[in-house]
Amino acid sequence: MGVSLKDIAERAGVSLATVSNVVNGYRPVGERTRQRVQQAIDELGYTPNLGARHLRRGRTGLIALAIPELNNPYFAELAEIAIREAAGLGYTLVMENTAADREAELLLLDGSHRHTIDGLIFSPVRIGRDEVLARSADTPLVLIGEGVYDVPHDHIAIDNVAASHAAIQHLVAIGRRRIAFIGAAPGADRQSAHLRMRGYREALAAAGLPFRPQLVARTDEFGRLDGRRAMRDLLALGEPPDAVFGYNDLIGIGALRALAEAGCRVPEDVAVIGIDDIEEGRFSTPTLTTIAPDKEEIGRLAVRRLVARIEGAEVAAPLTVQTPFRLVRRESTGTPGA
Amino acid sequence: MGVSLKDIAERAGVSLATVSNVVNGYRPVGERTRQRVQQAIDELGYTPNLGARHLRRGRTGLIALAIPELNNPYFAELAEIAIREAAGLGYTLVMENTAADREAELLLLDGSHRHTIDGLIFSPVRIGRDEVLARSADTPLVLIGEGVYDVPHDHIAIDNVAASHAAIQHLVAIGRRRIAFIGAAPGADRQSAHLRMRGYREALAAAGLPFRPQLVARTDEFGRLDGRRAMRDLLALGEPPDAVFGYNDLIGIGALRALAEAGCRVPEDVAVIGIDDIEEGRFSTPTLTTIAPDKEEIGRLAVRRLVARIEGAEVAAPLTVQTPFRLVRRESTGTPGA
DNA sequence: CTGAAAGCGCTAACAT
DNA sequence: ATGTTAGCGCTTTCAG
Repeated sequence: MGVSLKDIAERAGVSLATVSNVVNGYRPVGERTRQRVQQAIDELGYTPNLGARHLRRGRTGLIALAIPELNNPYFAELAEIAIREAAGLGYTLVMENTAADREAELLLLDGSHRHTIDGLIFSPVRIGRDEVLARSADTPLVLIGEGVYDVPHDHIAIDNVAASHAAIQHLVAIGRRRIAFIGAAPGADRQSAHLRMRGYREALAAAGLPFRPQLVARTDEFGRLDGRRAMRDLLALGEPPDAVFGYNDLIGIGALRALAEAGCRVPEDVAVIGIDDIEEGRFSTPTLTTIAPDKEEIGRLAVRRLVARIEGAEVAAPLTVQTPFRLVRRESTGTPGA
Repeated sequence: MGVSLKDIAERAGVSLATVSNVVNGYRPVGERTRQRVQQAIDELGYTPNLGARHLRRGRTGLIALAIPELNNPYFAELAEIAIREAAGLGYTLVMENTAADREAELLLLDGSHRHTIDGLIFSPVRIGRDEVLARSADTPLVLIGEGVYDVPHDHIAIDNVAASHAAIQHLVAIGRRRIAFIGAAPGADRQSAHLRMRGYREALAAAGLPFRPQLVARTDEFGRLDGRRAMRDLLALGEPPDAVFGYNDLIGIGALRALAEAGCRVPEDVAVIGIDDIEEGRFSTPTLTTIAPDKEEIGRLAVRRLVARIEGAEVAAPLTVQTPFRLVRRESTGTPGA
């Protein structure tokens, strides 16, 4: 194995504790001693064995980010931010893909990783409040995204109802009347889909537009493929929609593709809007109007709060933070500018 | 802290070693004893502390996947595969984003993570053969992607020259004569860019077409934005190209966007091809023809070889594996089918 | 300011 | 088939 504290201690003629203190700076060390130790460290090329340190401290230095789809650029972008923030705080972030699988989510929640990770940032989609409350693990948990509220954990998300409300409002503002929603979820699945659905209905009502069940498309997954398939079905309707609100940008992209294949003009025939503001939507043809959550804020805040909990800030009560979002107008709804 | 081996041993009235053997199965354990131990484990809800195990074994159970762009869907897709494979082999995979930064790559190579990870899968873009040879770390290293050859490490990549050759050949086959290349890299950077450039030149020569320097566009990065910018420049040429080969799909997507903005028809005016086969290219308008590497093969093989090294298969000589690729025809070069 | 020693939880000799 | 024990490398009392 590599160079250990002991090697340094021998070389510098001091005790283990002193070397440890030079490395960690917990206690003051005499200047002369420190120099001797530092020299030994440099000469031998010592780096601390984090595993041993963590064993001793009872922590691993690892935090996990559990997301339902690694393939969704939204999460990839979020992960990149979180990894950077974690690294800055001295933690390594590992990604866990739940693949939106209920069993996987339960396993994660119940601390199958008890000794592996110090804390968990979790974007649940298949489990609800009760499961979170019933959780036995005692590692800190920060929830992100949507779907689970009123639990004793920090929670960071946009206001889904308000976000989809804003999306529909925009479609109404540009004169659309038959507005479809792609990405409804069956039963108790995907709370966020229900919330976005609620915003959809509320905004329709607020605009005095009727709610038409045939304009709501369920999907099993939430990718490009699902968006395309659903859009095709909607186009087959006797009276197709004149606008589509996608549960997320990937669904919006899929819808754009179906529209292109069907020879429909966007936004003239059908306007399209999504949520997430993934980079892809800035380069699609047409570019995709979207509701942009503040990913930077979500990713950083989630990591910071988690680390605060891990390091013992038990004092503050769990916080629910609603991060801001904004409408980004692009070609798919007839952008005014570029 | 949680339940430890010792707790189980006491509860079951056996020794530590016996519990360890029940858990790990290294040595046979009597049926009656095993049952008692198992019961204690179940009752107390014991899970092994991996950190301690790894400290003892001198391994951490972590492997790292170091890539230049987490944001590139190609790497996200690759990572998903690698994570799955690693999990199946009992390893946790952590992602390291070098951001194509030379310092970051050198740091990684020299084992700043010595005690943190058991091995490294590395996609270098800014360092070359000499740096790899000079590496002091002794953890196993598997190289993926391109750029560094003839080093004593396992290496998994497609044949870049052949791949870009195939791309150009396709463009020639559909009748293009003024074929541009976007994504050339300056100096010694991005070996893969040089290799793809070589394939480009070779294929031009083989087709009896002249090499025109003005049709080669350098980019600093390799994203959608760079593709768009370069394409704009190419369109401003007196005689613009009738086809474009992008260093990767993201560049291709960016080029598509620039062409759409300029009102050019694809593929009639300009055909476009990329490399990577990211899902995005199956949904863009038009869909993007591409050279598809076998990501599944690359990801799985890289993990398997690395784990084999970690677990002591020092015997076999380092292997360079060239994984297959294939041409996927889509609308951007005038697909025959759908 | 520095040192000695205990022990985090586990595995692997070495015993029996 | 099972038990005993010595550490893996580190941090942290407790003593000087």
